[in-house]
Amino acid sequence: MNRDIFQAIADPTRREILSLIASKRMTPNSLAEKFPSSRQAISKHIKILIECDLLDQEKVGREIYYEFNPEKIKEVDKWIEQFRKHWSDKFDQLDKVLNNLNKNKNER
Amino acid sequence: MNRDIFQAIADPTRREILSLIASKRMTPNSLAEKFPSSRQAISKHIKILIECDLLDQEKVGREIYYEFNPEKIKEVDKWIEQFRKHWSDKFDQLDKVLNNLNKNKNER
DNA sequence: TATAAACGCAACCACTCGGTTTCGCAAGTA
DNA sequence: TACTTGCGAAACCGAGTGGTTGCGTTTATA
Repeated sequence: MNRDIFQAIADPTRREILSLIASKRMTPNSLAEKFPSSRQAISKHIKILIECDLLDQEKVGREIYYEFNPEKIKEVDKWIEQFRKHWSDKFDQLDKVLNNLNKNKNER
Repeated sequence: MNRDIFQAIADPTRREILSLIASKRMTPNSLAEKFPSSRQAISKHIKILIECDLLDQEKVGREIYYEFNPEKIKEVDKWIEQFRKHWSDKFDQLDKVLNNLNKNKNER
């Protein structure tokens, strides 16, 4: 299934799972220990993250290690890009205000 | 209500609304014209965006202009920050590979 | 070989979500 | 004043979400 990555990171549990796995690859059981809900519930979250390529998996014996795939999360960063302009705009405005303040100070 | 900003941008219509308003402040009616759904549906989306401070409103007569608030979207950028490390890691690895390729070429 | 562990999958359920229709209210306008 | 316009709020509805329990399969272990 082709999932929406924004919908995938909408859930706070899934965001935490991503953070945990990004710092160190983990199995579903070791992940589930960190959360109040059941292993199956965590597995469902993992499945969603897999479905939009935010995670890769590697089977080792009867365990499955999930690891973070940094490529896909870039899409979010890319979307944010269009708004960065507004941040710098605000900075520019602040710059002007500060410059004027200094100007006035010097003129006084 | 204190909404989750990630849940707010999970919906593709809301993301489009944000993009539109970021480029130019708009009224609910002018926004709704851009979408297949009704004005009330759009108003619901706007309400959610307002509830997590992604939009500000200004009433002018009987019209309400919504405008983009750049501050709040930074929270998403902040969350992404923890993963940027992985992108540069990948670049470092690529660098090593390329360096080795060049080394081998030179030694040949 | 019998048992335990690690896991995915399916069925079920209460709740949320995104949409519509209907309504009421305030602000312009004839 | 009567009518239209722009809007939010409420009620309702089908679809989706996040959780649980139960089950089957594969792999390790006694």
